[in-house]
Amino acid sequence: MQTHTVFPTLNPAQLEAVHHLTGPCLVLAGAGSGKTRVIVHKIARLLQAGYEPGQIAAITFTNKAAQEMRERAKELVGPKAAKHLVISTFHSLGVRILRAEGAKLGLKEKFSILDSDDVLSILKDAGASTDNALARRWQWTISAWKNQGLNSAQAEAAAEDDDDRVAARIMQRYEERLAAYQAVDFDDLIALPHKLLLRDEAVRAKWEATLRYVLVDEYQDTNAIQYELLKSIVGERALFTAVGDDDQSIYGWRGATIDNLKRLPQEYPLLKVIALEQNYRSTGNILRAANNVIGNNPKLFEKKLWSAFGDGEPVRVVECDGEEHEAERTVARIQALRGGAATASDSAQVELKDFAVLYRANHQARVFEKALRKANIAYKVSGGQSFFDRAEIKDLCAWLRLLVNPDDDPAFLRSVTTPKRGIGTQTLTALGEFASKWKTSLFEALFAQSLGTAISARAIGGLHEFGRCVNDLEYRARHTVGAEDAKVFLMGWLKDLDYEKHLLDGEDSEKLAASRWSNVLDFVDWIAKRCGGQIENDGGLSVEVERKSVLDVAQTISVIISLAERGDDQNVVTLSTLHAAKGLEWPHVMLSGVNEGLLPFRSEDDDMTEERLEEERRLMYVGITRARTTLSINMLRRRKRGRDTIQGVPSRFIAEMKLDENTAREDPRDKLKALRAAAALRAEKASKLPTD
DNA sequence: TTTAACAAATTTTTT
DNA sequence: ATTTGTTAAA
Repeated sequence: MQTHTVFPTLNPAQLEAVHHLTGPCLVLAGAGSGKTRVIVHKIARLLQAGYEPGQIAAITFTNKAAQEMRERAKELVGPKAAKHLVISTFHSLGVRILRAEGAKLGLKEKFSILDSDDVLSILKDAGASTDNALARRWQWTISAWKNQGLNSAQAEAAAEDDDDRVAARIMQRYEERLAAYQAVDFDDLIALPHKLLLRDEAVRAKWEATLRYVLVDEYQDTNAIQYELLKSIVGERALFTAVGDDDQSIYGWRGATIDNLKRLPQEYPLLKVIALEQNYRSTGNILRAANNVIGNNPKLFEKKLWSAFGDGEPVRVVECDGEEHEAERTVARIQALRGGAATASDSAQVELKDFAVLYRANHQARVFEKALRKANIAYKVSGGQSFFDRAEIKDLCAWLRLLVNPDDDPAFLRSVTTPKRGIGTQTLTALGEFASKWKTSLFEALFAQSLGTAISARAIGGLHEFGRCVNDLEYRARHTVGAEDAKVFLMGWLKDLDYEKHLLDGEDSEKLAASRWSNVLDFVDWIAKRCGGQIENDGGLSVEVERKSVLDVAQTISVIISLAERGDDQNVVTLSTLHAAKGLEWPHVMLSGVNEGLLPFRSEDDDMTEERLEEERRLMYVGITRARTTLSINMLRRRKRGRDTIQGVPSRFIAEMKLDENTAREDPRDKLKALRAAAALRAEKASKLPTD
């Protein structure tokens, strides 16, 4: 086979992973080893081998990951094939199976899917409790059981204490209600298809034939029931590729189990195990620290990252006197690195988006936010689900932006089509051409005399009506002042738009539409609140604020949005939890609060099990391997706990990095590999490097 | 007993 | 920021 000429930019291990099509395959993809690249190339290889796009399934954990993978696939295999690939999350695959086969489980065709809030209120009802915290604990417990494949009877039998027994009884009532409502929860989306495939061999065989080849991303994050589902789908032929990294398994608390990795070689003796050990991301010093830390965990599979890049700068340990001091030093470091590169003409400019501050728990972000604001450095807090990212909020923001600035063409395009008002692509394309010919904005072009030459009279009517509507809204927004009036105005506007109906039309689930509508109402309140009356300032003081018009508020919102909309080119410092940072990378990474108690995390009355510690260690490993060129480890000599300050103890992970040992300790074979690869790298002049 | 005011604490997150 | 727990006053 001429295979090695087909994808010449892959390294040998990657090639092996891509070309092994005949049986089960496990790819141990170390951090930064080009994991997604392998998956996407393997998809291309499968197509080349005669698979239809619809027969190849790539399973991810998040919709975002699925979307990104489809994008990457599009680049390689073209939009036509990429469109038909089954790239979906475990849960959407579950929905797909249930929609097709649900009748066999007694589900009607249009069963509803309960979100976490729905489940919570059902549980409160079933348990005759109004206590949110308690209900959430039940929810948590029940979800954990379901993810282990237990039903209420089995859970009751396995219950260890009274809390468990109570939860099991509530679970039973919960199950009855779900059946009565014809509803399923998120856990059922995996559990029910699994149950069905197990029970009905004909159905199972059908899905095995439909999804002939299955690729699973982030395999280390699968839970017990997901593993079973996967096993059912692939059947005896076992044509699948699991891609994962046992060292990056950080979701044990959510039910993920690396037993799934252990079981794979046992249950599939033909399993081909391929380790991707070449890292295309970090310097030698960073990788050595990472390897040293993770070396303290027991190994499932032998795997050691190496890099063709040089040693780079040493990893720094920064000792701080407290949280504020840490934030200050972090800001200082950002400014120093940026300043330094700006004067060196030949080195690339260091940008804000090159920095990330990573921490264990969300609340740690606060101090950094404050310090960055003070220093006038733009930042974003990732992980926190942005309210403004929601489609319905973006819709409304587009309108507001248009009111503030009619020449905002993207806002124009979104508004004019939301809700649908009989102005389609044809009209808009013509309008766009007209506008660019005369170098005006779309909105301005609306009223041009000569527009009639480009667009039919009927379409112009619709456009003019839209334009009048915008002008009218702008006038009223300018003259509506104060919270109460603002709310009336906004609600009237939504009614004119018939936006609620638009949501109902656009969503096949009524529930989802309702939740979107409730977001919209929140948004209205949020805006109205800003139009006058009392608001809280930075110090937590309540002050009477100048009454502002809706347009003024819209103005400040559009500033926020235009910042947020820049999306990927958004040039800001990232603040993120370690969990949310997985899969991402930055040139300069700072790990915050690397102290005993915080990382590894340990709460007051909790004796840490070895397993827990190992997961914390993997978290540290994930943090270290996010860094490309520099890594700072921040340690607090003193830290706050409640009102008093306690002494900060350096995390054991700092010692485990063995930063004081110099490069002489390095395995000479690694050195050789690195040299060879470095030479190859230069020869190839590879400009685009794969990342995971 | 109920309410208001204040203090303290807070892991990690997706579907 | 949010939310839970505590304490004091009505």
